[in-house]
Amino acid sequence: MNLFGEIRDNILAELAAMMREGALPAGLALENVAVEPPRDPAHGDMATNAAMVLARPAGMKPRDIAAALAQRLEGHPRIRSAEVAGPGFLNLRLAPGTWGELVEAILAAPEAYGRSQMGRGKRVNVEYVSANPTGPLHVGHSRGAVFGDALAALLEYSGHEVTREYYINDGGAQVDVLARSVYERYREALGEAAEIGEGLYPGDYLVPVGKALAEKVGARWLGQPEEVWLEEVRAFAIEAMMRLIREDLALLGVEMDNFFSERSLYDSGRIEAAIEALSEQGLIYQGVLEPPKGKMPEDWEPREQTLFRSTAHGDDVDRPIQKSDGSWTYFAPDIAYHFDKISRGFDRLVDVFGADHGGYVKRMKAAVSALSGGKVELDIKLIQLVRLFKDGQPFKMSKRAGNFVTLRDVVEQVGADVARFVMLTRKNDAPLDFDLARVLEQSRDNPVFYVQYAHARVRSVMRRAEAAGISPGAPLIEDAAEVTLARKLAEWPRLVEIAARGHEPHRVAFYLYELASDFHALYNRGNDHPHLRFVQDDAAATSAKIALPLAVSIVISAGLGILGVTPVEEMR
RNA sequence: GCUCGCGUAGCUCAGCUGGAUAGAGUGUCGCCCUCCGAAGGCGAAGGUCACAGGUUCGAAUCCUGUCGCGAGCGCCA
Repeated sequence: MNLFGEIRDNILAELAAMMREGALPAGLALENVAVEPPRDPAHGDMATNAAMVLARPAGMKPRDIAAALAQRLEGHPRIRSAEVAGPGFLNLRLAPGTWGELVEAILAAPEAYGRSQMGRGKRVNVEYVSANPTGPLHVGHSRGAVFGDALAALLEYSGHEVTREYYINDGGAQVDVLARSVYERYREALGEAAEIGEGLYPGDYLVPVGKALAEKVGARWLGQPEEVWLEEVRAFAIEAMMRLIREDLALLGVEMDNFFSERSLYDSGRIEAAIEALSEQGLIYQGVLEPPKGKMPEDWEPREQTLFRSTAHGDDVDRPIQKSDGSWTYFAPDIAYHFDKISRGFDRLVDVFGADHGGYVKRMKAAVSALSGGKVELDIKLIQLVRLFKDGQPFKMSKRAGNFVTLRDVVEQVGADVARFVMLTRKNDAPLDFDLARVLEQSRDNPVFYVQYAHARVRSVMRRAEAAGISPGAPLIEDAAEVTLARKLAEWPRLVEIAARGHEPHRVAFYLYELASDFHALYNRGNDHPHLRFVQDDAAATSAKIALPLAVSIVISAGLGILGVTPVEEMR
């Protein structure tokens, strides 16, 4: 049951009828007709801007359209009244029985409530984390991981077919550095002194990798030149790092559907094929780029390179895909990778990148636009930095990895549920201050606690009812606080669609906070007004009262499920 | 210099693809404990939505410019 969707359908049907009957000009576009919760509850249960949106194209006065629409809507069983307000709003009040029906519908099909068909038949690839396989994940990665994971869940919830994907950057120079670093640990494991020179990865996490390598191959690479061992050590090290990364992701409850290796693109002709696809469109050429405007790099000199004409698809300058020595830039395999995604038949791609990849957005979109003939939309979500604090003081820790706070550190301190929720209480493009102490406080300014507390309160009430042998019956929703709460429940399906459309999982977190707030308000009113308590003296009254909180817990559960947070049964 | 993002209450932030009197938390002040605990609830005060123009019935939201903060800016990934 999607009340906002249902009422909007009613309104669209009436508008269509008005067009048929000549009350409105035919052929008006209706996409912009919205049905929203009014900001001021005094304005009713729902409001539509239909008359104002249509006034101009129809050449009519908004209030006239609204009045005509109001008259037609008055007959609908779900609508108690429709009145024109302000410049042409139409404020709707729903029939009093609606809220009870809504709660009943939620209880009847808890899994279904809020799920949407908006993504039906749409295949989406969400790429996230994609950290270099050179070490454990750090805090910054964890925010991207949580965001991508919640977004994927949100898209699934709204009916999309989703693939969660990790792009392994195992093709560049950094994995050679990794191999050399592991080689030093390998020597160390065999009793020699490791020489972790400048530019190598110093982290302790490579010690066991070197040891495992020593156990596997023995001493045969000792004293050998790099050409002998580099390739095999690299493969060994990458595999070990990916195992480490998967473990880190598992700590956060993140599981990928697919790991895609950059290296697999090399020496397989796939990069060449992608570039060829661009070349066929005349988008590849040999040329010399203009120097960057303003700041001139000291060593800048004109250089002829193979370039991608990304400006033809909205970029600011064309981009190099080959270095001057003829080898690929990192952009080339990325083009091939996205070409691969397109060829796998996805309708939409989402890349979740760190904010330092901001300069990369336009060229990647240009590539996808060109390679898909404009058919596949690429959305790139940039994740801003996480600033860690503890009790208000900047937090630095380096026990595992040398110089950064790892994802594991954070999860060990606060737990996966808290980490996930907190990271989703901010828009992805806003920096996030994460205080390891504050997020464990049990107070209203800690949204994790507040939402969980609401859920625990409901569960407690339900346990109490169950102990008395009472199960939820036909809901009775009368009091203003009850109606407010039911109204908030009615917004859930609409919220899901808005959040999914905008790729904005943080909206779910904020919604849950609001829902919890309305619930706590009602709960507390029970202190002053015993008739509002969920558990009543007689069984019939209790049965009617507990339906609403149960519906609340169902929606909280569903919302937390999208965020990847486990709802708790009780507070500890 | 150019590109992108951000600028909303003292502080931390929402603001639903342009809507009605811009909302929460926190902090300050007042009131309220038999369901899960006051770890909560109710209320008051607190705003030039950075600034200046523009678009229109209507702008925090869209456009232009200015200022401020952050990130990025031809062989690095």
